[in-house]
Amino acid sequence: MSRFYLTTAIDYVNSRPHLGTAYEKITADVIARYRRLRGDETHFLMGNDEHSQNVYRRAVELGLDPLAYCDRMEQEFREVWRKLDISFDDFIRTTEPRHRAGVTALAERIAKAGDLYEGHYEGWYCVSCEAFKQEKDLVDGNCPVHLRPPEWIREKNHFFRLSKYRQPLIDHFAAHPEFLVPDVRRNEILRLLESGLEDISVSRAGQSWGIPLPSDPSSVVYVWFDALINYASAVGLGTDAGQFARWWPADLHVIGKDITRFHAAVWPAMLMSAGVALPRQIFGHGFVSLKGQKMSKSLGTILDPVDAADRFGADPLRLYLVKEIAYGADGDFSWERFEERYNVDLANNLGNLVNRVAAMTDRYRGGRLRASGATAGRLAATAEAAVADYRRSMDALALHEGAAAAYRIVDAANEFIAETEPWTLARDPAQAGRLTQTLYDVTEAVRLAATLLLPIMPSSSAQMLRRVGEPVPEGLELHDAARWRPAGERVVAKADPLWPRLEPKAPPAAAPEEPAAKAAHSTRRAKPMSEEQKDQPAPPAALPVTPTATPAQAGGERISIDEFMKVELRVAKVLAAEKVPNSKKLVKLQVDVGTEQRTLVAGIADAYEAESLVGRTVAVVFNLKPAKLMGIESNGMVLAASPEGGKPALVTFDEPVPPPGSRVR
RNA sequence: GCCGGUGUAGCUCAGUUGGUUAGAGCACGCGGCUCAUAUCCGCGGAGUCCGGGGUUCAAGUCCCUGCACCGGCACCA
Repeated sequence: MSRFYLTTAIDYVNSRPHLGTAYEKITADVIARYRRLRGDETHFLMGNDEHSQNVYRRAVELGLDPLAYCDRMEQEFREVWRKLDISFDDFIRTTEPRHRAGVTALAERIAKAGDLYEGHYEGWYCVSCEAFKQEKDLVDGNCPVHLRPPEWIREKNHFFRLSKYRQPLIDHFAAHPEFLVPDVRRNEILRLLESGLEDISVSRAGQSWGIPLPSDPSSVVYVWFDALINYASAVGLGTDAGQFARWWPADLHVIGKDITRFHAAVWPAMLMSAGVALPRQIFGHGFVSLKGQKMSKSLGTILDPVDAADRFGADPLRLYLVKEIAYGADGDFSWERFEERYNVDLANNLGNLVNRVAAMTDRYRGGRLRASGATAGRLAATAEAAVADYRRSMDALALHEGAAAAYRIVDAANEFIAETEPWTLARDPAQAGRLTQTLYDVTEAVRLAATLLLPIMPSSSAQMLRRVGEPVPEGLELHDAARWRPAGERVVAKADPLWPRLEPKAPPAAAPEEPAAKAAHSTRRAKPMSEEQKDQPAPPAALPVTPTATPAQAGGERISIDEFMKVELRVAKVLAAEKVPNSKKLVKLQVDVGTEQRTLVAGIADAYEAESLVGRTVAVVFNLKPAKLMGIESNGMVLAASPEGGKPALVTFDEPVPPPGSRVR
């Protein structure tokens, strides 16, 4: 059995994890779960990076012992990871003894190789930045970033001979093209290597918060040098040779693109110096922005992933992040887009598929299927091809393509239902066998799709599998599970929709501050009332995008009277009406709304003859954005009741009929 | 200033090692179905792949160049 050891970057504990941090963990978790599904013995490491001066200062500010502060943050982080269903096998903190032992061991080896030397550094040092500043960078003698005076520091420093490893690194990159992916990152580092490497300082003098440098306990190991070593110390470097031999080298470091040079240049050089094997691969993922804006604490453009998980469950968020963002590239999150994908991918396609096959199986076969394996038509072939694509993509870390491959099965199953028309088969007793097989084939497609989606949506995929009567067995393995099974017996469970459609809650209230620049997207449905609508008029700096105020729960949320009053309903008199040519149910109306005449288009032709409408008094939405229907611009909307499956019925008024222009409310 | 990114359908984006009529989802229009969460299926319209050079039998894809937009040089994924 092959082993797979993967890690994510360890996180600073200055603040709670946000969507960007969660993105990294979620995608790494998908990889980890995929490897387990493949049958690899997998070790997935995460952790917290605690030896930072910022952490120390933050703790002091709060009047806490730094370690106590870190303890508290650890609980917060773990809670977030739990909610997001992150299945790490180990969680390391850099304040743990095992890490200290690892750092000590590695530093000693590097020192022994002659790659640590003592030097001095002096200059302006900004404590907040934890970095030295050039004289020219100062503004009025202050740190340009923190607007506070830096300190002049002359300190003894220990340097690592990074420059010595320039050529070995170049050679390594040449010999192992897969060492750093995607290619953009690799090219970046190659350019860096070509331009030369300078030795780097690896210690800080006069600080207590950190791990003492073995050769000079008056200094502590610089936080970056310290942090990188977690990957090795977590699996026993310096504490457990057996375990270390078992897991090292790591197969994959998943990191953010901003820290590639530390991982792809500094870290391998450190390992080379110490004579330790290099990790096999480093993946530098992109960043997730929020509505096109970089997430920033100071701008308040932070999205709390727990929020999204609390509202819809972790799985929809996971699917969105994995499927909608090309892994390696930057991506964007917005609530509109999230809700769109939720409705399309989950409610309409996958969820509805599970639901319809369950309903049909229940109705036609009492929930039981016994299939002999006669046919599956193209469905089986499509599914198996998708499985192959999925594996190829997932192996190559193209997670978004893996998700897309799984969805090809979902699409094929919906098409298959349309082609085979089980409801037609059900009317002909001679087709009984075919019907059973057809339904079975669909459940089989669901089983395969859900199996492939297990790494991405662990809990809902397991639920889908239960519904099609194939609960996840212990130690499920892909090579066996992802094979099409032409025959079998299963009990299918009818149940509530897994993902109820998110219906809009507010009317499309003609947001007047929107200069209609976004084109005439007139949807029949109203847009959900989401955060950014509330945001828009406010000054950009002060608005937390974190949607805490009005959680958009699925279901009937009530609106305020103010919200309702945004909709201007008016009495209108129909002056002229004609059926729109080539349309089935559209009528073009000329109406008097009191202040003016309007042209609007209504979908009521199957209930009303155009001529019969002339002279009638109707209710219209006056302040609706214009929309084009069949080439005609409609400036408003006629109110009508739309009974289930029936024809629309116009809203009418009691006598005496009010004059056009009267407000309705 | 330094570094980097992006520019492909109305919108959001895919486009593997350059290789047939450039794709998806959403939106829009038309049609079909009724098992299903008003869901699903089919068809359709619409792109100077930012501009200009170049390499090549062949370029959205490689090279040069111009333009536009954006980001980082705080913390951070």
